[in-house]
Parts: sequence; structure tokens; C-alpha cells
Amino acid sequence: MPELPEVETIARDLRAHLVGARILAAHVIKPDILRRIGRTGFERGLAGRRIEAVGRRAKHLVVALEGGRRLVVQPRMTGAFLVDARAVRDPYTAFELRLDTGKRLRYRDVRRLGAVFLLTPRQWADYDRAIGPEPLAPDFTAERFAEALGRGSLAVKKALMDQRRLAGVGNIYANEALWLAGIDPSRRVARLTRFELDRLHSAVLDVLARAIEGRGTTIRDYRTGTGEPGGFQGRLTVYGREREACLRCGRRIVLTQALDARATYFCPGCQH
DNA sequence: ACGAGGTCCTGCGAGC
DNA sequence: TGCTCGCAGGACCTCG
Repeated sequence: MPELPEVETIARDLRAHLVGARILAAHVIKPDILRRIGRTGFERGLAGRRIEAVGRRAKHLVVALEGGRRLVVQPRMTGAFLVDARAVRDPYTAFELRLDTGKRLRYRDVRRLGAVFLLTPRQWADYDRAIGPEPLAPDFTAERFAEALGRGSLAVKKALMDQRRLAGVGNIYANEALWLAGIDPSRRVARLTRFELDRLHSAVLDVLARAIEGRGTTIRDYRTGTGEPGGFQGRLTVYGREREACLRCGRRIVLTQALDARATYFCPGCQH
């Protein structure tokens, strides 16, 4: 669920609690969320380590540990992080880190589609390389954006959401950016003009930056790193507005499941 | 090589 | 009221 702005918000919130803290113990409650590592290896790998940094890559939270390994969490649809002062009984907690600050970092995930990794520097390099460029990096120009999307026969909405091409854009912000740019989501990416690609590049950067400012979009499950809903849901322009009047041209917004069985919202009046 | 489609999992709301 | 069905913000894997 969380896309780039939501994970960026979580990372910023957690940083204050986590950086410099030492992990006293790690406790895995739902081992099926672990990837490429077992429960024992995970718990032993974290115990005693100091947390050096908290960041984000694409939609994934990255916690850098003393010794060089990284704890990487992909929250996917329902993953959320909470900082608690004491132990909490909750059937959806997947793992918990007890810190020397007296706090606990808890990861809860109702659907358990999330994935958790503990990566060596080498594994991290491979992981990082498999993901496309960060849209908010200062050197991410319109040229790089056009290059990243590629020239395939893929629908532009699917290309935007393909993490190997571009990092961090999911269903909500793909819908929003395409509306902002006035582009039909089903257009083939190879058929977009230079001018349309420029508009889409600006739209992606603009919506992501504003969503971060708003601390992310809460439809149902997303919570910030301080446990509150985000503030951007009221500022969405097309997502979730089927049959409402388009804010630009007044035609009714249409919802289809056509692309990849994901909810696609667009305005047939002003997106071409 | 690339792209389409299925799969992982649980909860919720719409509709009957 | 109570049930069933379809859908949910993601990513990975397999197949063609």
C-alpha cells in the first residue's frame, strides 16, 4: 500500500527514534514474512547492533546497521511501523525490535504480503541495482524519465508502476500523475510525444512532492511513523472519484480494472 | 527479452 | 441480520 511518499514519511518519522539506538533483541512472531533468511539468523543478526541510518529506496524502508548489514522492509499492502513504549498484544505484529532507549519498533502487517530482508552490503548492492531511478533525485531530468519509461508497447500507467523502470510510483500516484498530465493511462509509452513526456515528468515529481508534504495518503491502513493517518487523501484529484465531476473539465471520472486488474481512474474528457 | 497473468494473505463493504 | 463475493495502495515468479 504505501508508495514513495508514505514510506518517505515513515522513514522521516522513525529516524528520530531509531538512529543511534541499539537493538537489544529482535523477536519474530510471523516468520513467513522473512525472505532469504530464517528466524534464528534474523534475530541473531540484529541483536546487539546499533542503528546507523534510516532511509527509503522506492517503496521500501531501509535501516542501516552497525557492521554493514541492512534491514529492508517492503510493507506492500498493509504493512505499518509503530514505536511503542511497552509490549503490545496485537495479532498482526510480525516482528519487534527492543531498543536500548526503552522503546520498541514494531512491524505489523495484516495481510502479510510484506517482505523483510536482512542484507549484506553485497546483497544490498544487487537489490538496489534491480530498482529503477528515484524520481525525486536532483539529477532525474525529463530526459532520464523518458529513458527510464522505455519505448515498449506497454501502457504508460503500467510503465510508471514498473519498479525496474521507475522507483516508488504505485497505483494511486500513477493515476494522479496521468490525470495531472492529461494523458490516457492506456496510451502506449512508445507513442507519447516529447511534450507529453515532459508534462508527465513534471506531474510525477509534483504529485510525489506534494504527497510527502501532506504526509501521505490514507485510504484504509496506512499510518505514518507516528501512528496517525496521512493528510493527502483529501487532495487527490482522480483516485477514488469514480462518477464524480472532473475537477478540470467537468466530465464524469471513469473507473476501470482494465490495466493489470488494478483500479484505473481517469477522465475521458481531458485525458488523451 | 519482454510482457501478461497468477499468486501470496486477510479484512471489509456492497449487495442480495 | 447474515452471508457471499469481489476488491484492496505491491511485488515476485512462471509461462509463452
